Amino acid sequence: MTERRVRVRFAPSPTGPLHIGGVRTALYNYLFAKKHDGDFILRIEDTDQGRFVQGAEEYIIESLKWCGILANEGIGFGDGAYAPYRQSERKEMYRHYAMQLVNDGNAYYAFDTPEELETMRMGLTASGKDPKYDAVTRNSMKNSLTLSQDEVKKKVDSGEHFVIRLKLPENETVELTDMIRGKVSFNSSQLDDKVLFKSDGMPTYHLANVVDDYLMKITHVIRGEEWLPSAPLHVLLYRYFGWEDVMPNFSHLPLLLKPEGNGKLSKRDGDKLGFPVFPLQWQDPITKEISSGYRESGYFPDAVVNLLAFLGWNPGTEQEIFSLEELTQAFSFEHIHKAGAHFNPEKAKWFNQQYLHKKTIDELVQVFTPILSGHLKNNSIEAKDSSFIEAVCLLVKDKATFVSDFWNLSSYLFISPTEYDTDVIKKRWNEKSPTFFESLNQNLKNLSPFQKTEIDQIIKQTCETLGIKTGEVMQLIRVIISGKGSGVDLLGMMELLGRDEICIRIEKGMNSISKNK
RNA sequence: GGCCCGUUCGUAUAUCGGUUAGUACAAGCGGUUUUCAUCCGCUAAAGAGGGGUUCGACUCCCCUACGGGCUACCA
Repeated sequence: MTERRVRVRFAPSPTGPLHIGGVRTALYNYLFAKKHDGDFILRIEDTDQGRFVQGAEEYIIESLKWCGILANEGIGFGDGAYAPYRQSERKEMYRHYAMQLVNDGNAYYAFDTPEELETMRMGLTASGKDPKYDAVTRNSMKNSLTLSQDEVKKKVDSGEHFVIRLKLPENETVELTDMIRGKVSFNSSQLDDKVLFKSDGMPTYHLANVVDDYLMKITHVIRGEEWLPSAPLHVLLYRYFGWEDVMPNFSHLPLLLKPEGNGKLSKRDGDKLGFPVFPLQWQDPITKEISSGYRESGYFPDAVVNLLAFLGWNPGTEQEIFSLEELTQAFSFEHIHKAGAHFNPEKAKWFNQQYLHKKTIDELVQVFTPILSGHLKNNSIEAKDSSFIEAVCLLVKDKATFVSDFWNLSSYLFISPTEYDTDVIKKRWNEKSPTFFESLNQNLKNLSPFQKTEIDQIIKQTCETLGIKTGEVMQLIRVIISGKGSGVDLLGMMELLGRDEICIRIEKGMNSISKNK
């Protein structure tokens, strides 16, 4: 085979939100294309009009864009030389190719009704045979192999519904080389005469996919393992069309499995087990049911890409954190694992935390600010300036996994507390406490500059003067200022809030606590 | 049921005939911290089972078991 420019495609059908397994498939396609300076194409396989879901196509495009998995050709990314990229818009081409197969004797018309097919399958099952439409059973069905030419012509001309089925050889070994699994072989007697062209005039996946991959000069088909059983069908189609010399290389990716228990990761798992299975939040247009997404759950897109890349692939080194560019460099099929991968939600969070720790304060402020203004509006608090928000991010950063954690970790920096952790008060507040805080407040009022080291000294001095151990009092200071028994660095928090606010809070806290004592 | 693919610590995985079977997440313990988290250190944890091939097998072959996928005029 001559050297061809690498061209791969991601070809989802718009039947609902794109699930992270699909995003991973897209990612591997993308990485492979970029690694080889090739093209990555987004093709929409909307040949099943019955399963079409409003908004799904837009969702797919938006998801890929959010992840940074950008196609350089195809729906949502600008047409290339092989437009259109939506199969419904290519409808007429498929008929032509289906007819070619019929004319060459590799496919045939079939007129069986759904009821007749059902009867045939029931009969075969009852007698212990596989319910297949194959080299044996097709002889007793209504098709252009059993009917005379005249009858067939009459039926077709009169507009009777028909499908076109692939005529499989009766007993032939079909072999293909999968880039991940090596040689895989099937016997045609185990396959059945798949419908290639439906009675509604649309092709099925099998036909459309082969025709389009050929026409779009696809060199590598990288798709989920669920396609492996139908791969021999595709090989046969390439052969019958006479395209074997340009048949793409196949790779069938291991599936994403549920974190625990059996089966592949499904739509339902996410919200049941507390992690998203979709890149973006999705609302079902009919049931209105909402499924959570990584974006809305506070994940960074680069973290999602990183964690997805590691589900079934590894770089062969111990490095785990990879940017998209680094992944492109490191990616190769040799390191794709063959077995299905159980999704690990804990590790997913860990990836995000790693990215969060690496972000600059500017980046964090940018993400946090809109979240913050939502909370501030609801609580009618005056907005703080950007240097204050920067300082908050800095204080809170190492304690968070998601930027969305920031508010819970820092709300007391924006809102003066009205309640005080009763457990701590019960444990630590004693007869010396009012004197201590009065004295501390007095000392803080005169403190300048109001900074960590100075504050630290004042606290220690006050303790010493009153004969109190620092340890007894630190957590109380925290509670009186923040209301909570734990939180960000105490001295940093005091410095940030400033002398005036701190003194007000101490006074307010003392009143409130002694009143409730 | 049939066909196809797979099987290393709980999970993701390294190893591509010779290793004390490594790493990360989770777990446990300890240190750091006023506290929680972070951070650091340590511990425990695996080749499904059985046959071969070989001087030697996690690695190659076969069988069994188990897991997954497919078996639509869905993709």
